[in-house]
Amino acid sequence: MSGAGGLDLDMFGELDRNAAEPLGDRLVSRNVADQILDRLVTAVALGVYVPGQRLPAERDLAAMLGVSRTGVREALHRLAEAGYTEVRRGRHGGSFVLSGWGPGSAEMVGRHLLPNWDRFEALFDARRLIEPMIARTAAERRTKADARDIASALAQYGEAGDREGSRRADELFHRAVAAATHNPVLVGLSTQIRSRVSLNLGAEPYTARIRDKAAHQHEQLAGAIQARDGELAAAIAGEHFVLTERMIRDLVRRVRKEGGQP
Amino acid sequence: MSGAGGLDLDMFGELDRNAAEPLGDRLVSRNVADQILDRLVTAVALGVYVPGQRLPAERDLAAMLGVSRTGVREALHRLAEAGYTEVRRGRHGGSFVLSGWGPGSAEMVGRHLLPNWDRFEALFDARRLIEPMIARTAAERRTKADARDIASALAQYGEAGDREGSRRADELFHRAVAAATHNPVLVGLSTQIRSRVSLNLGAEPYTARIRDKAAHQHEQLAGAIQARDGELAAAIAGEHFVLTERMIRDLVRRVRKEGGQP
DNA sequence: CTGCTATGGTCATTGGGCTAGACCATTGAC
DNA sequence: GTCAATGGTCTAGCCCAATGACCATAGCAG
Repeated sequence: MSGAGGLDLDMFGELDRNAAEPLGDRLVSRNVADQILDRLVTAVALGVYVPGQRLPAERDLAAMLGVSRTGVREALHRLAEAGYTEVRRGRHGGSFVLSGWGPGSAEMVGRHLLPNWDRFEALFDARRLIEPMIARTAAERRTKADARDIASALAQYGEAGDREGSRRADELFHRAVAAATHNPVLVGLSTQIRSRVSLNLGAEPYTARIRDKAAHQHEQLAGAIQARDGELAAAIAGEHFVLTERMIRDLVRRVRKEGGQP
Repeated sequence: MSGAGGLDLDMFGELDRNAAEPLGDRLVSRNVADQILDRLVTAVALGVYVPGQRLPAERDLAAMLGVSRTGVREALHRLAEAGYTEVRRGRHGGSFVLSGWGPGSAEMVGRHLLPNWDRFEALFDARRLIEPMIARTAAERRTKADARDIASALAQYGEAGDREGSRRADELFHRAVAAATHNPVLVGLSTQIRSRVSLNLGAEPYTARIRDKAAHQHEQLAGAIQARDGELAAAIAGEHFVLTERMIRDLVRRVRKEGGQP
């Protein structure tokens, strides 16, 4: 979208554009509102804004994004209609992230996951391959500062009590790991993979047991990176993402059974 | 840009968007002409259209891309102004790819490579990590049909006599390898990495000796994939991309010396 | 209770970018 | 010489989005 330099693993972006045609599909002009909505959903999905939190005011968002209030309004309303947020008026009003918009409800799964499930398969598969590589590279290249950042993120994960805090800490941790590769392309790739996996999904399924297991894996991963053990880091990262992937698969299977979707 | 499902490793796209800010930079609405130009440059850079070849007619391009002729015209003109093509009028006219727009001239290097050289560094680095992973995966997953495709691409590489033919065959070969992973995300990622590396550069430096070496590596890589030897395939792919990367580095170093750029 | 203020809600106007289509100009093939 | 395919140009119109003003609402401070 922009003109900076990156890597867009947009789940509904342009993956298969170059894959087949010489010049790709027809151009589809993306609405301003679409783009804003995409960013908002991503931000919410990544836990930048947690349930109960207020998004920036319409006028502020418009200024931040260099866009008119009109577009921001439409995006915010679509966000609310999609069930992510609730809009309150009056002083100290605004768009507030709703709790329980996650995968808890079968509705979200049936609406976003079951269609283009094959895309998610491909995405999971790619993540299973890419993230270990990033972990290995991080272990090989990490500096002392990187190790500190990772340890700090790990500590925040430990302190986080609730689900939202965990999600934020999770994002922080994995971002710190990716940052240790000192390669902005990889950082962007990792971020986008994570955001796309949680996108349209809210968050990965969450139970206390899973949280503990993930926390344990995070510690192991941090330790491997600390020890500059690339192979170990890759192995742990592989396990870690297989774990979360399996959770999502289980969730989808349950919903499929209940909902009766073929 | 589109709405399909992918991965955009745009060299000047949105790599560092998610990397820092909560909601990213300001939205920059991309011109229709910009987007078309981007695709055209990519296509030319990838060798979809080789020097001397004619691009589709304006009206055809407009129809193909689902866009008005106006936008296509602007993009084609910018493409010509940038020195990639030449526009001829009259019957059997059109936009013709110029020869010698590649990295042969120091002008292209100084104009595109030296600025944001650090971005290229990151891109090379990412490629060196990602492509071997793709090669390994391809070796592990390839079917008989994949093996046939790869062998066929290899044969075309052998038949290709000139530089342009080699470039096309190279693209074909690496695409066939990526396709053997059976993961559209990886195919798109690989394609984009390759296109971005050759983008703004035209092609990777080319000499007969280099061509032979690359051809030899292609054969080795195809053999490893044939034998389902993932580790070997990864190692060969690593060597291969290090080779081409070093060539580009040498080129830039030469131009730097001559041009006197710091 | 009474303002004040920050926020969303709405509207009319304006401008720009893009589309659609017609028509002209040019050139090579036959 | 004729014709057809192509680029070159122009115009009318549409739709999106920006702009800016104003209204409605709700909490907070006094």
